[in-house]
Amino acid sequence: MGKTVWIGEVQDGLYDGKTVELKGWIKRTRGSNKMRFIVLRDSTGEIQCVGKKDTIGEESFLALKEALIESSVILNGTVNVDERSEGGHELVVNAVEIVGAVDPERPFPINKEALDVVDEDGEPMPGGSEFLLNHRHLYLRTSRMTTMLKLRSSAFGAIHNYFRAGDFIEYQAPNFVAGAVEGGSTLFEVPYFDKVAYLTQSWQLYAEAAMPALERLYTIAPSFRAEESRTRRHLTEFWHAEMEVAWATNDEIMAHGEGVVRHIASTLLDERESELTSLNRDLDAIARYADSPYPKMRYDEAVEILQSKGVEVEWGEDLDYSKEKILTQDFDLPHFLTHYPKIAKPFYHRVDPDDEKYVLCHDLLAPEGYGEIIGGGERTWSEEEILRRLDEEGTPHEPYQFYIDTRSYGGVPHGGFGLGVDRVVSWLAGASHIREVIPFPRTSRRVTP
RNA sequence: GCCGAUUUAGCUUAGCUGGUGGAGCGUGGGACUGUUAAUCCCAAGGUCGUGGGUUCGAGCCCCACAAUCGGCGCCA
Repeated sequence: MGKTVWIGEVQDGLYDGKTVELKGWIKRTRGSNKMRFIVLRDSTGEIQCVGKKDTIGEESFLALKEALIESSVILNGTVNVDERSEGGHELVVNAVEIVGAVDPERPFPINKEALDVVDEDGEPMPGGSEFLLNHRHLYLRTSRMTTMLKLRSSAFGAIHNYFRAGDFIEYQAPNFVAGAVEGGSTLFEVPYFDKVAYLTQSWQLYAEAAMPALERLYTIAPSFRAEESRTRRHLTEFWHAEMEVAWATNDEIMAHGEGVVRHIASTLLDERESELTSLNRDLDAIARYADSPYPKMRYDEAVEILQSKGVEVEWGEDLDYSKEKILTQDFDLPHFLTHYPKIAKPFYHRVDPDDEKYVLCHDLLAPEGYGEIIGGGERTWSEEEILRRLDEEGTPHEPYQFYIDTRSYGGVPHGGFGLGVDRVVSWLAGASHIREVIPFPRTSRRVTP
């Protein structure tokens, strides 16, 4: 029971005048007592199918009439080129088989009204209502969500392609861990037999352990952060593309960050132009993200710019989202922010040998208000400096003993970054909320369905 | 952790000064031979989030709780 004909191919004109069997789901129906119009969808597109009572007979016509939205069906018919049909093609049905009928007592609950969700300012928030979030398992098959999932797939593919083309080795770290990566972040605590473990916040520490073995490594994996962040940019479970390179400088790592983001943008243009267009995305902007080099700015410059705009900001404080937003509102490209003050960053960031007030790090800030999409830099690599910085922070050594050990045996300069894949897809898709680009979003107040 | 808001039929919502809760979509029935989330007629469908309180009387006023949404901090 396979499937050989796809609606997308029919709409591309591959089957004009031919008899085909279409398998799919009913998106909507309309018609009279003599003919029915069925809009059939599958994963590749939609097509209008016409069933005439004279041609298909009483029984099949009744079946078509009774088939409710989201029933699965197999329709046999002839493909006609017809301008009256959306997409330019139409199936003239001559046989009908209902595979999975929908019970009229429980019709498909998502309708046009349910899809029109707006926020407090009247801005569209697709999929944002309690009802749609509760029915996420059914919302997945709406055209907007399908489009987002296709963009997401292309972005994941682009990341793998970028790193593999650069001879990186894909490497997996454990998700149960004993200690934190991010200094102030909260960890999800989970019972682990008679012990306590945590869900990983990052692959980084375990990647650094493998750095002397593989030298160039990367992953795409979920990371977990128990922050009660209620914003359009946060998930408690998000997909993290991380990389680590031996012997690399901050500039080299930034070049990879820029490279992978540009490659994601160009891949979306190559593979998903029609999806981007259907989302009303500005293709010129995506092309700019794919083709133009990303400007770099030191933290001090950013602070000066903010101060010149009248924003109160003290040297040494981390730049929060409200300040990032002011800084990036004039940008038409992602910008790197480099050389943050040491006091704003955790122990594993390498102190700048040229000026001990700073660390050799970078953040990549996306334009259009999407915020930080990459955080990275050189790592503290000598054993002596690691111990000193842990003590400065008051962080205990025990959970990091394996990490300290890696420095004792041939430590070398190295670094890497973490990229928020969902954030990048959200930005490039122009999504109104990060949950738009992940099938089952996990946020501080929702783990279901 | 902090601030703000919402909760009325399966969905989206109206509901005046506190005085018998209306509609659209969907569903069921009927009409219609080219519709574009068709159109027209009819019907069923409501413990108004939960629990208290005030009142002759509460969807509406008061209190508590819950769920959810939006924003901030923090981050990717």
